[in-house]
Amino acid sequence: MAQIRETATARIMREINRAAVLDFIRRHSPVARSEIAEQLHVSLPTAMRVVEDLLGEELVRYCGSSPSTGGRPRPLIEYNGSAHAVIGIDLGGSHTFGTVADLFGKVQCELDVARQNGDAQANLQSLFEVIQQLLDAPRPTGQRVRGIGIGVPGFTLSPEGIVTWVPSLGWRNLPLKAILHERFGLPVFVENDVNLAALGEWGFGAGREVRDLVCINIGTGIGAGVIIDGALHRGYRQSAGEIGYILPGLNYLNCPVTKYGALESQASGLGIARRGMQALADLGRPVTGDLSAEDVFSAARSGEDWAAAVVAETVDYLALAIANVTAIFDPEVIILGGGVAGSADLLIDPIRSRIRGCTPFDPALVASPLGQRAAVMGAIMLVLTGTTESLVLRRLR
Amino acid sequence: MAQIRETATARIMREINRAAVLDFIRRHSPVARSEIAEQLHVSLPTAMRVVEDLLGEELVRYCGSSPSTGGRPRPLIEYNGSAHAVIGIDLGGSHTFGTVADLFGKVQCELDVARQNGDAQANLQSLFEVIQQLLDAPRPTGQRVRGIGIGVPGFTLSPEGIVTWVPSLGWRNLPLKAILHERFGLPVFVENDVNLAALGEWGFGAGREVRDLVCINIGTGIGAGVIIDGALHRGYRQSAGEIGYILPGLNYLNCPVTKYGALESQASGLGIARRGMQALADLGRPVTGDLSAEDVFSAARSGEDWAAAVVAETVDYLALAIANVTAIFDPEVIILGGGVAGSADLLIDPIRSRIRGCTPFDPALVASPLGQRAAVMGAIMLVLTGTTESLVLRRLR
DNA sequence: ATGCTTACTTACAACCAGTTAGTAAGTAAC
DNA sequence: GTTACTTACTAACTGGTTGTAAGTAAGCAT
Repeated sequence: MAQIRETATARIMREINRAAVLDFIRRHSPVARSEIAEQLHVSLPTAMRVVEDLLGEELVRYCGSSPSTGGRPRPLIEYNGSAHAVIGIDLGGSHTFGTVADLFGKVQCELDVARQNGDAQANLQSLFEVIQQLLDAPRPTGQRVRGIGIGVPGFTLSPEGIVTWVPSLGWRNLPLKAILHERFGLPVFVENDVNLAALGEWGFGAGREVRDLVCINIGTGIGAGVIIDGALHRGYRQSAGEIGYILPGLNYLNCPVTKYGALESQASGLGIARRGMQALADLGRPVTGDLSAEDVFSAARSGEDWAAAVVAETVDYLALAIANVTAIFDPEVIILGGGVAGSADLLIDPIRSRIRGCTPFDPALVASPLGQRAAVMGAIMLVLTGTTESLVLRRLR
Repeated sequence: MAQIRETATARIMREINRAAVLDFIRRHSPVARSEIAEQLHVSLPTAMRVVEDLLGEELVRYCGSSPSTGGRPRPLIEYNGSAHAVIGIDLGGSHTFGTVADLFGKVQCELDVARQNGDAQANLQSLFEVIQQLLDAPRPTGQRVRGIGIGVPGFTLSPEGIVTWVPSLGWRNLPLKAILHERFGLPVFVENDVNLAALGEWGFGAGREVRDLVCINIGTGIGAGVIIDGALHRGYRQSAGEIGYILPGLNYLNCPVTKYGALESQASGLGIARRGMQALADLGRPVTGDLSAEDVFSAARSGEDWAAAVVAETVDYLALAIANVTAIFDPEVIILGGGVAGSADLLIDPIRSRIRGCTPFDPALVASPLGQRAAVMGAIMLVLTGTTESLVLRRLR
């Protein structure tokens, strides 16, 4: 016997309106308060009161006036992103990428440390060190750190901040939020790295003006973050967006997956590299040592046939996955990110033309403008929205 | 410059709480008010006030008391579904299925009329007649009709009640809601039939205790309704859940679809029939006249090899689709409905075993308990929730 | 009857959004 | 420079909501 629909209180109502106003200012600043009231369909006093609060928190500030249109000119309000900093960490498979950025998403300090994955404790220790280093970096005077956002390549219980399982780091049921909060005394938010990248794209990247999006991340594996109504959709078992497990053909049905899903065994960075090596071996040119997906793409760029064929196959796999996402979900935009998306120029257009006509509507497919920084930008969004009640009002249409 | 996040007012807050309380009573009646307050985390006076309203609308009523636990016994409140009726219409490809049901989902009058599809105007006229017949059917004394819900096999703009495009009926940009409201003077709700079936399953069928579900409908074509947080997810272009367009293999990439999507050209009722006829032809036993999907299933039941093979193929296609839905959405439950789901006994278990191990988690797959009535049950949910503000409060987790 | 337990009622406080009327701060015309 | 006008903002108030807390009612046990 549990509730299915949520209930509301006056405080929640205020939080909802606060979030709406802040989000609006962030996306449209500088902007006048009367404009906010009009666009968000709230009364002017309400807009005034909320902005007053935000001014108090220094999340927004005055910035001059708009020229008069015949009457008293409107003071403009702008997002005061530079007054606050966020520590954003993206724990990749072999690297830890950390930044200090302000709430505009402007990166003030960047750290990319290779990590020889040790045991769980050693990896945690190395995370401590990275965070400490970032905290020690010089900041503009008066700028305060508002929180720490961490993206991990694995499963998390997000509001609780517990890392359920991250194979590459050896973390199982690690209460990371509590540990870091204890140590650094700051608000901490823990989230799956792919979800975090999706949030980043929604806040700062290709999904800024959008309610729903899917952000596909192609790196060692393949995963996607799903955003609905400006908030993550995590799924019943926290595994929505696990598109690496899409089956690209009936023949994949009887192969229980071990470590990697069917799609990602073919189209991920690892899959591309593997098929590249196979292609070379078939030509009687076996590779000694390692071949990377990057190598395959650059060989394709310089016109080598075997590589072009591997890329074409990759395009097929991704086109199928994107067509399926479109058919099932119909998001406003689909964003291609992750390491392999660095070669988006070789992928996007071919994928588009492969899909054309196969789905009711052609998907809006774009390459991630944020690239490697998507996840740390997501950390900013987490900190920004995470300080408020975690509720979203959804209008049905 | 548009808003992305919605704003709230006191009235909306009340509507949200009203909907939550009504939904709770509907699912758990009879129930005491103090229990409602406790379970929904609202104060007792709030629960009292909301229930008072609902009593006034006769949506709930008193029904005795629970035995005392030492103090004053609790009067129990129950859902008063039998006091109100809803006209639910499912406009199928060749039949119009209409019901009068009460808010419990108890069908009081059922009408299934074959329709020789004429022009748009004739089809509309025939709809008028069905509705009038249903309205004229005898009802329990005091029972009032609260609204009309219509499911159409095509695209709709739901809140506006405009039918964008329904090929089988020849309707294009038809303001059905306005037309029916004008004629019958009742609240009217228009929705895609598959979405309506999903709502029905959520309210009365296999998705009663669930926040997220996908309801797959296999009939002439294949489509799915997607429910997130107890409300339909329609997608940016109103085409979420169009899983008939899922690509079941790379070889489908270069075939622009005409009328049917790739998956549904194979696994829908029509696709099954077509493959059945092909199988027989290959055996040198060409069919004169028509073969239906039903025929294929019954042949499979009586042990004919060709039919078993066709069914096995169908299982493969559906298993792939369901695996992909699971990977992308991770719904709490996936429901198989529509005409072909009448043969769910031949499908569900084989699909389950084909998927096993291919996705991070095995999907919870069930056959529709509502069958043909799913859509008209959805009409009830539309009328029930449609009288309130169309907003849902979504808690993030 | 008395006391106890539980359910409910009432009154009130706190909070929030909307309305309305008034004030402030500009521009434009004369 | 004065006046009229326009626009932006403020303040006070209304209406609606939830929550708290104290008091009342209803049944049960002794």
